[in-house]
Amino acid sequence: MKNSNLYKGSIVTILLKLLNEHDKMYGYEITQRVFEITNGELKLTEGALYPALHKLEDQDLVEVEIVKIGKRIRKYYRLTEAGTKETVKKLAELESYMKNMRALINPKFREKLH
Amino acid sequence: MKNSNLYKGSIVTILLKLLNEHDKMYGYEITQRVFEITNGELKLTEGALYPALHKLEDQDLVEVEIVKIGKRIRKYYRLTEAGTKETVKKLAELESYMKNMRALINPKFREKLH
DNA sequence: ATATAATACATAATTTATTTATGCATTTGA
DNA sequence: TCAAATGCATAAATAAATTATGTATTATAT
Repeated sequence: MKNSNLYKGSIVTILLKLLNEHDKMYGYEITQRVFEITNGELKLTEGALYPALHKLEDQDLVEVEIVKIGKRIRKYYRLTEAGTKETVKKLAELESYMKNMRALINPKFREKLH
Repeated sequence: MKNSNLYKGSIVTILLKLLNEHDKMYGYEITQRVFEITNGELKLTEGALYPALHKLEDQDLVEVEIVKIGKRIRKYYRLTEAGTKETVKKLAELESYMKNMRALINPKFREKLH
C-alpha cells in the first residue's frame, strides 16, 4: 500500500492517541487497529512503527511490558504520565493543523481573529 | 517560528490549492497569504517554499512568468492543466487524510463500510 | 540622512522521518 | 504441508524540511 505524503509526521500522534484510549497495546495490534479504523486506507509499516515506538520509549513517553505468548513475545506499550501530557499536546496540534488546512483549502472556513 | 511536524507533506497541497484559487501568484505572496489565512500559525520558510515551487515547475504542474517590478524580479506561478488535475487529486487525498485522522482520534467518527 | 525592516529571489548542508528491503521465528488455517 | 498471519527487528536509501546563509532592492521610521 502506498500511503499519502500527508501522513508523514502523524505517526506519533496516532500512536499516542491509541495508547491513550486502550491503556496498553502491542505493535502488531496497533497496525491492525489503524488498518481497521481507516477501513484499510492507512497501513502502518513496521519500518515506521517500531522505530517510532522505540523513540517514544527513549523519551519516556511510554513504558514497555514484555509478555510471552507461547514461545513468541509481545511488547505491550503503555503511556507514562509524561506520555499522557504529550498526547494532549499532540491532539491540540492536530486540531490546529486541521483547522488551518481547512481554512487554506476552503475560503468559507477563513476567519479573522477579532 | 516552529511549525508542527504535521505540516510535513502538506506544502504541495497548499501551493496547488492557492494557485488554483488565485490564478497566478509569486512566492513571497504565497508565504504572506498562508500566514494571513492561518492567523500567523503557519509560516512557510523560503527553504521549503522555493524548492517546492521549482519541483512543481520541473513536473510541469505550474508554469512561470517573470515580471520586473522596478529593478526587482517576481516569478509568477500559474497552474498548468496537469497542475489543475493534480490539485483535485491532492485535495481528495487531504480530505481522506482528515477523515481518517478524525476517526483515529475520535471514536465517534468511526464507521464501518456497509 | 540613515538604519532597519520588508520585499524577493536563491541554494547548500544538515537533519529527520519514512520507505523499502530485509531478517528471523512461531502459530494458525486452508 | 504450505502459505498466511503473527510478532518482533534493523539497515540503507530516499525525500522533505530546517537551518543557515547569500544577494539585492525598496519602503519606512527615526
